[in-house]
Amino acid sequence: MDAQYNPHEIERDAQQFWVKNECFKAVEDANREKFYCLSMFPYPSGKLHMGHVRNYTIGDVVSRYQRMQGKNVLQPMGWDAFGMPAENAAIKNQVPPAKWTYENIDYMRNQLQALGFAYDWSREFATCDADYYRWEQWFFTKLVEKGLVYKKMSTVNWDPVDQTVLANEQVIEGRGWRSGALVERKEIPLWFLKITDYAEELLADLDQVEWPEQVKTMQRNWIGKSRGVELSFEIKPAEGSDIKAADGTPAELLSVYTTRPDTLMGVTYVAVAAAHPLARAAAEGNAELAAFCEECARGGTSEAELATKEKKGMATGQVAVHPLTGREVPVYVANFVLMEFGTGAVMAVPGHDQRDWEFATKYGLPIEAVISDENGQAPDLSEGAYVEYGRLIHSGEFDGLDFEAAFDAIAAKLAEKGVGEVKTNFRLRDWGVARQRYWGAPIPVKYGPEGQTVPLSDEELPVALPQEVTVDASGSPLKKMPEFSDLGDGWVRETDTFDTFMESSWYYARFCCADNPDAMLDERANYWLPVDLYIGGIEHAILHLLYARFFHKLMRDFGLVDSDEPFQRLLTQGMVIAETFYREEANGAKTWFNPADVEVKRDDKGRPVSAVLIDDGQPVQMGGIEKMSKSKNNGVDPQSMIERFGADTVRLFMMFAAPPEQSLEWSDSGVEGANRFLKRLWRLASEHLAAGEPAPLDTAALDDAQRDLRRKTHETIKKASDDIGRRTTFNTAIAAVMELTNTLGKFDDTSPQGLAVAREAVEACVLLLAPITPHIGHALWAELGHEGPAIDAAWPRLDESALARDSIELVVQVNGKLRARIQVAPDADKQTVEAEALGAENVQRHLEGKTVRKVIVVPGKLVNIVVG
RNA sequence: GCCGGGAUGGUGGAAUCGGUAGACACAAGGCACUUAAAAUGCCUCGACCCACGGUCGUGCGGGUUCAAGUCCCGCUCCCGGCACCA
Repeated sequence: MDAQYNPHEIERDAQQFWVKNECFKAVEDANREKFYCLSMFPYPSGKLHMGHVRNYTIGDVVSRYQRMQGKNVLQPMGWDAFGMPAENAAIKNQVPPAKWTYENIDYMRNQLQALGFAYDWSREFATCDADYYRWEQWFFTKLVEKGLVYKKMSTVNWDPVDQTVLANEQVIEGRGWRSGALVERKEIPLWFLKITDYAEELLADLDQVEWPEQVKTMQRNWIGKSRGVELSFEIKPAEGSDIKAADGTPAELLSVYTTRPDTLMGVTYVAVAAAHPLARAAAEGNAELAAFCEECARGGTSEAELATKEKKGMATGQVAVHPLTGREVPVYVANFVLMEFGTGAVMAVPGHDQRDWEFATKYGLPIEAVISDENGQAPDLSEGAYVEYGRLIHSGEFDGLDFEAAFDAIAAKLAEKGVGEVKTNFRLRDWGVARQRYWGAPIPVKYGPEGQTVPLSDEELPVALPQEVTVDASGSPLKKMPEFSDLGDGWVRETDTFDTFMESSWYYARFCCADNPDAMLDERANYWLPVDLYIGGIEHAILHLLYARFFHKLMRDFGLVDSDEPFQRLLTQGMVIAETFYREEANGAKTWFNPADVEVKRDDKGRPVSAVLIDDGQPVQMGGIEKMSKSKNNGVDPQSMIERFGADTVRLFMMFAAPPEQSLEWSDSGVEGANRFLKRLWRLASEHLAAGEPAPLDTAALDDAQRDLRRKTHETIKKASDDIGRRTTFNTAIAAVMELTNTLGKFDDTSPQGLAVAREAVEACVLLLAPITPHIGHALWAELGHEGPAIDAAWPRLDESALARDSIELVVQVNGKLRARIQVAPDADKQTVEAEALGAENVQRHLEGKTVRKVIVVPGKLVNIVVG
């Protein structure tokens, strides 16, 4: 064999072999156990980045491992191809989004193939293919028929200069990213899917999936089921005010929801959204209030922006009548109350809610204690609200009740008076799926001359997106294309497109039967689904995964799939992060520079202190370590690494540098170390083969050194199997194999039995690494004289008898501090171990003049002698 | 702001169920080989001290335990998500 490790030749040959023999074509076979391994498909942004390489290497390692376990493995790949970057590229480069997208796909497909991933490419599709999204359009029309879709007014970010709707990402500090204009909130009618109809099931079924607990917790909190009371306050205009309710006499009812009805007697004001009918009515005769309401409508719509901005309010002049006490409290408009959430109004208890406390302090409103502290006293409210549960005080007939009792008593009282009821609420809101953008799947609806809204019939589908368009900053070209939207006779087509989360909510199912031109899904979906292991970034923990779960349940209820959940196991990989660099322009905009174009200066401890742009030698700012992203331009292109070291080195480094769930900071060093290891493995195999032909292994004839190597081999098989198969900690599996190669490197016994145990060790190294570095595995397996390819080899079998030892080492502690190590027989009893431990030389020294109080023996591990 | 995570040598990380802190690598330093360099191999590598031994040490402050990186309480800083980025 070649003495040199030549990755490019090896990788080309292995890949050609796999393609020629269609090794990764997945065929349904009811007699074999299936394994569907799926990595989140990429957005075709241009080039692969390291996050992709990490994601897809993990998926490939698991797929190849499961195949070696004898499973029928499906690992598909496709493209999440709709989205804003294609439109942005179109504006910048005058290229139609379709052309840009398909060219990116071609480039990135080549990169994936160069990495040797075991995909069944026959199932590939892009979500911008009409053959794909036509079924999404068809399904949407079915949902309309079933009443799971509706249209309602909703708030969007409006750029008043570009006259277009902005995504949250395009709102930078309250301004449009292109125009710099102050963004306004605008109400427009949009399509929604009733995900809230499934809230209860989406919550409950989290119990049946094997997902990381943190992801389930995030989803539970996002769904946000709560038990509370919805109650109403009667609203009266203030003394002397002109404002009257519609019928002239008292007032309207203001509905609020609270999870803390026990604090009801502490209400000192109520607050409504600026868009609330009450606020609008009050603003009519009040210019100052009208101006304030207008101010509230400025800025972006994102929750983070709303929650962090300064809390402001203004009295409306109206008063609300407390439903139990009849007390009159002022009605405020507040900028942190939104019409979208709940009833658009809140009751405020500044004594027991921190946000209410801050607002009350700012506007001089009363703060009253109605819950006692742990000592049964009125809590001190001078520094902040008391938010714990406790017994009620200053609450009349409810005094002394605890939370549970007070909840029930107050809810009952409100119900009796007909002004409130117990209600279960969800934080989850319905899914707005309409986007005022071009590069997405057209929403299959038409509008009639009399204002009819009609989903398209099966014959009218699909609605293909026109591909030859000119895109500019003023919004979707579809809205200016009568040939698309005008259907004649006064009928027009919807020009909004779907949220791209729609496409990514069911692609995993379409991979099962991507070639079916007659149906969305067929029976093959039930063979492969659910996905056995789904792998992707932790940043998708809520939205994508929740929408996909919802979509799966919708498809189930239409009889398209028979499972309840799409993804049985989930592995959330950490992000690949890298340093960011930027320069601030005169207008405040930031230009981001790629790490490859920047030279970092470090102090003598190796910590970065400053950076300059290589092109002009001038300094750039360091923006901190962040997720690799296009917007921060800190992605590292894996291509140069593949060209320099080969795919196996890149794959090995990615899996070795950190466990998959942790974030991984990219650094060029370390890749060389991975390459060095593969060269060493190659040399080890080559030297072993040159040393001669081994005898058949005779385990009864081995000497101590041979038995030691054989034990190490099987310890490694045990650890690597557990690490890859159960724990998915590929880094520790690799470390274990490195230990074995280190041991093997020191073993130079060329006797027939020596070569036999060495052969077993070399083959274990090759096969244990084969899922991670499949190309070198393919080459070495053939060199080792095997007829069949490595891809069809079975995973190494553990021989438990090889693990046996004559003696084991125990640690001896005195008062918890390590003082000695002793060798004992593996089956030594407690008395023998204790005696041995107490007799150890260094232990004796630490026992002098002390009394032994207790001896703790942890079998197989340690002895702790407690003295005093 | 709210929800979820994280922090261990110069660096990435290991320690899986409360039981030996620092596996395996990277970087650095030293040595061998070489005319030389690269490559390769070998050695050292948490800090400190009275160094075949000992003290301290897993972001900070407390606690539980024979025993805490690991469990509990309170903080700090960093990262992800927050519904139109994907």
